[in-house]
Amino acid sequence: MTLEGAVTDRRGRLVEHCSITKAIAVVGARATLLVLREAFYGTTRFDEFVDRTDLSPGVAAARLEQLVELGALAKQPYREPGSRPRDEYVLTSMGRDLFPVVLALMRRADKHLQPDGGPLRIVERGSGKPVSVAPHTDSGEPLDLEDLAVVLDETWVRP
Amino acid sequence: MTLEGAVTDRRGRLVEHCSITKAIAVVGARATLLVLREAFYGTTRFDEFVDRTDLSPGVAAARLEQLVELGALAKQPYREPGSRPRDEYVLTSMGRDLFPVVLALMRRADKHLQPDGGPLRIVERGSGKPVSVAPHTDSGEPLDLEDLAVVLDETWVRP
DNA sequence: CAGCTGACTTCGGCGATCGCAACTCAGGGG
DNA sequence: CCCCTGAGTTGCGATCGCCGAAGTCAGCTG
Repeated sequence: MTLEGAVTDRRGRLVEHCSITKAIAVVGARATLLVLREAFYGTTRFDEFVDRTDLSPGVAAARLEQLVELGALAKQPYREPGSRPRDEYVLTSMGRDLFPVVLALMRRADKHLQPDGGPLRIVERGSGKPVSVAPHTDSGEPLDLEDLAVVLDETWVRP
Repeated sequence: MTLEGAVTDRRGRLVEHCSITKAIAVVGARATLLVLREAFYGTTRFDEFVDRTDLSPGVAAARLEQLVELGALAKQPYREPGSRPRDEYVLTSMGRDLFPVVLALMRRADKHLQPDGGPLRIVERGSGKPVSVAPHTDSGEPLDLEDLAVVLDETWVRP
């Protein structure tokens, strides 16, 4: 990857508005990613989140609420027969957009941190073929790191 | 995404060996992702990392060292004329494998957290076309969340 | 050889996050 | 009517990661 234009001197305003910095505000907490993992696995109810993530109820509640505020999860009322109404937590389309992040982390850990692969694998339904995640153009051609460039958006050159 | 087999009851051993859990040990720290962002942008020297990430020298040193231990960065000695020998930090191939994670975070933040897009954009060199990151099979076909399944690896069914 | 500079390292403190445990609150069962 | 259970909430202490400032140390500069 190469830098183009006057990008190399990028203190101040640029670092404050960096997308990574903002993304970290969301996934910076350990628990957030665990909750998201379970949401993608299909978990929707509070106690299932608690059991399957091994988080304490307090932390789970805080992260679920934060993800609801962010718009990644939505609360939907449901009622089990013989129980009072509760809310379950379902992924929104904005939440589903986080899937590449979670998948990229899993794939990377599978490759370099887990000697024999993890207990769970994500595959193509039906064929069972493994799934990976990689950069590509909007038209679908795969891209290598060497094919990429970082450019400064024109609207940011002048305040 | 759907779950297949006896995956729904996955307390204990399974959560401990989850790839996400291991990945969080790496990128769980805010500073690690900022350092990686700069490494992908081409930064190699200590003070450049400090300036461009706005991290304190102590934190930058700790994260750089951790990434070296993990094998994502490698120290390479260099010597500016009129200075003593120093080390610079360059991405290894294992480190480059983290690029989808960083790119996925940037894309997601660009889409949902930055109203007008961030100051820096990653594009295809030459064409200038935008780059995204999405799941696909090893043979290259793009996949939707609905095309995916989570399966339990056979080697984990019996201890 | 005395001071200066660049490249880190070390130290003290602070705020966020986490785990544990206890508490609440509503509905169902006996 | 009392206890049980499921779904959280609250409080507290411990830990983690971060920041700012000060300290260190090697080589150049005068």
